[in-house]
Amino acid sequence: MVDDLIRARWEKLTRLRELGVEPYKDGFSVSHSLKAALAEPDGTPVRVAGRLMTLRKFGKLAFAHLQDGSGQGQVSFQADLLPAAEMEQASKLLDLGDVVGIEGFLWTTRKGEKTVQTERFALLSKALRPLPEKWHGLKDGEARARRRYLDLIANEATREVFLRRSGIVSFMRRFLEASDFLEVETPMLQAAASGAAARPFVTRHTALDRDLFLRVAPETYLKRLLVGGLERVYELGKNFRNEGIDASHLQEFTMLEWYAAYWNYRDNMRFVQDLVQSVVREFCAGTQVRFQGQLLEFGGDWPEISYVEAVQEATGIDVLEHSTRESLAAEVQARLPDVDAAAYPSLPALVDGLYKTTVRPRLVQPCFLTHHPAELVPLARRSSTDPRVLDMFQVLVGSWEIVKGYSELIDPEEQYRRMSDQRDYRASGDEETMMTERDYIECMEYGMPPNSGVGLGVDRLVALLTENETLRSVVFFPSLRDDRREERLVVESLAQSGESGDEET
RNA sequence: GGGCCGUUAGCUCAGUUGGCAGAGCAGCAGACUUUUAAUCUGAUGGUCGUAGGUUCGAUUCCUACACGGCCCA
Repeated sequence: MVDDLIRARWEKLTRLRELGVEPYKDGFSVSHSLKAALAEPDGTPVRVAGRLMTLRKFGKLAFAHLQDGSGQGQVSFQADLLPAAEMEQASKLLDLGDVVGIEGFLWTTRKGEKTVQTERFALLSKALRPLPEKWHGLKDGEARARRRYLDLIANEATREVFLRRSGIVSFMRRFLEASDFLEVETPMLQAAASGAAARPFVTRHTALDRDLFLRVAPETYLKRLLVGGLERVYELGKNFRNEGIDASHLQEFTMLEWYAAYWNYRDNMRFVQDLVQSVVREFCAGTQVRFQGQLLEFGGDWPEISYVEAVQEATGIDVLEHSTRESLAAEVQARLPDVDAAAYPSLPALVDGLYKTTVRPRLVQPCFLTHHPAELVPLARRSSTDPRVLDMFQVLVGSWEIVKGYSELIDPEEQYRRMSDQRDYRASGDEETMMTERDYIECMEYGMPPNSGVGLGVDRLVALLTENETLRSVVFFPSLRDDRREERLVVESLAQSGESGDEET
């Protein structure tokens, strides 16, 4: 059965067609955005277009608000200024949600509101489904994520989040380009899931008759470009990790990575701090951001915290004293009976698990976490002063890792050994490991310049700077389970109910 | 994977200690030339997430499942 609301709209559509009005036009010549139009003096002729959001009818007079990309603005219809047929259409056949084009002139109402007085109007696109409620908007989180377009129509705050997201991305591009970084694109379909310890998505390349992996990171391809002589490159794009979903993890997420030849991790720490502080200055009032009930201070030099020392402080365990999973697991069992060491299948998984459960929740204010144990990241350079740790840093904000960077490992022989270790961890059951990439090591054998690279989680940064507590809220269309609602299309319902366009009255 | 919470009209939400299902907005019919959450009159609109069970009777209680959320691993 066709819903009454939809049937009423369908009948109007049918009536319009009977009157010779095409309800789905091919375009409309717009002279002003609503915002620009309403800034013009009274009497100015304008052509505006937008979605009908409100309609207040007074017999021979009507007021409406249209919404376009610039915001909302009032338009009016008066019987004595419009052709009779168009006044009839405006008052009888329009529905909230319809997209209309209006030709008219500016005037100011008695209440002082700038308004476009309609002289001619055209229905540009008929809406068959009703919009969310005009006052409360669309609140249901699932509906907002599944039908983001309705969220964008109904909730101004949602539009602002995504406009800010686009602004931040654009700003970071300009920032990198001002420092002579070249934007590049590298494969999302990769022969080996490399560049991060993560479980990949697998897909099938039919023409090449082989399996490929959706990239978990662009890292090794960007460093191949450094070998090729492109000294500063960046890539902004999606990565895919086939792992758990929560407030700070999406399986498809946006990463900004850059690499600079001849920089080390210290150079990148300065650069990252400058970049993030510049973004905060540009998009937030001042240097502070409110996030999960806390005030985060991005200004000044961020403190540096040693990974190993922080874990030792929190647990009493010096992870560098252990070279095997079994040895570390024994000490964890003895000191931290609450931690289930057996749940972590490899040495790096156990070290990382200790850090995530005991240290990371405490790292709220922006800080650098540095010098991670060497087995955690196979692509990072060991520290010259202590080869048990890496010349590496992460930026943590609100207990979220938003940046990871290091001096890159450029020694092919050591790279081979380190990748082999990953294979061993995988053999012991750790599914979040990096695959060996012989191509990449071959490339390193030609000589890779010393360099440092950084990956910045764009979704996380945007969530922080828009005061959203989950990444889902800053991604237009997050992945969800199948929608089990038996929602029929309007066009199918009408067909099955025996409706046709010429039996209406 | 485990625990808890939620799912009622197109939207936002009430409600039923188990007994005819409620409001506002939207929609429908009508009035109205200065409204802006317009107003007024009238008539509408529901498989109470899905499937079972208990019961004279289930939207309400029980079980399973689906989807979503939060917390834990």
